[in-house]
Amino acid sequence: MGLGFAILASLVVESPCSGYDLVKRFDERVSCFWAASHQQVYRELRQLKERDWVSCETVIQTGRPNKQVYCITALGQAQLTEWIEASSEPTAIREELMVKMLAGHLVSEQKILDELKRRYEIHQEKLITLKDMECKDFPDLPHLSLEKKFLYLTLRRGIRYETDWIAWCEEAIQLLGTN
Amino acid sequence: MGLGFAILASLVVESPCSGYDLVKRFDERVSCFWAASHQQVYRELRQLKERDWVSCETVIQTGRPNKQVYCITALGQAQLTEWIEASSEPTAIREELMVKMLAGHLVSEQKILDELKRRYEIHQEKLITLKDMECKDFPDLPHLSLEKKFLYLTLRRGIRYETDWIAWCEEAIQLLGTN
DNA sequence: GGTGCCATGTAACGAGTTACATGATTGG
DNA sequence: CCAATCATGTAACTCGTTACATGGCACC
Repeated sequence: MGLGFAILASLVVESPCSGYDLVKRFDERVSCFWAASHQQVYRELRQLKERDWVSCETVIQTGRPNKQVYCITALGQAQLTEWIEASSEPTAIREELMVKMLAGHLVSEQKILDELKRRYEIHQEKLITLKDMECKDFPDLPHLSLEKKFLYLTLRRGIRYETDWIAWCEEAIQLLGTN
Repeated sequence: MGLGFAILASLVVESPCSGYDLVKRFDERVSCFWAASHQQVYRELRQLKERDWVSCETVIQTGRPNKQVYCITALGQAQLTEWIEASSEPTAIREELMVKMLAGHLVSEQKILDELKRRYEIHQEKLITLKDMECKDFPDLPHLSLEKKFLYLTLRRGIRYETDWIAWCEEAIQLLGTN
């Protein structure tokens, strides 16, 4: 139900919206800690609806397809609250690149170095977009509402995560580069 | 096939071993970037066997159950090498705690702070065991073999990851604690 | 006599990925 | 005219989790 709760949380903090909008939100804001494909989101919405944790209304549109607008129910919010109050264990990490490093001596060192540089670039770019969001969305740090503080902290987590990856890439490139 | 390749990598860098041993290895060394349950490992071994990426021999033991000792085949090693040479995207993160933070205002601030302190402790403990491994297994940093360098870097990734979490927890506790 | 380690599995279910599928509108 | 955006889904498959299952040996 992880994704289910992520959807509920998104419906609570932002306005009711369609599956399509949820996918976009996830791509933009949530994806740094919970990514989801549109197929997953639609399936999850169906299940949430069956449990009456969300309600849904069809909005007729002209010039574009109709949409189903979802809204969290009182039951859904109660379930979400209960879930938040329970404690959660750290997520198991699944890092393909680390598995590759384990047996890195099987391929040429240059290939590994190239891959590390590629990863370095990817995390740099991601970091830039996150830092942009930090500047734009949280210009006045000392005076944040509680809701905003929580949002800010999730962004900080993302920023730290990317920064950390960049630092590791540098360390790795340096260690492997100097024989 | 992520887990499959992780198993192959483990069979390459360490000696051939049983499913049971693999599970232990994963718990001890690999789990900081790829966790796996024994059920998963046994199922994956069966599939690797079917593809002839590993071979297996029954070792008769006295006083304890017999075991199946698995060994990577030439085909398996070729597949592993090919996989390592391909580039890999950053893993999608799935952080339950961040989802909870998103809608954190639904529960009492004290509950969130308690949870953050709990997480802080967990990552502290994990960090200590990783740092111990760093001291014990890599005492002579400047003179590591290539294989050891790679192993060291995966450990560094784990150490950084835990350190980063700790720093974020501190930041979060500070921001939420001071109203 | 109970706990924990060694050693291996099956079965059912839940979650995530990949591929396929449709169809209108807007902007270059 | 082509690509992108809006909008929603189904189907098949793989991967991960939870529960169930067995059975001997060593140690306290």
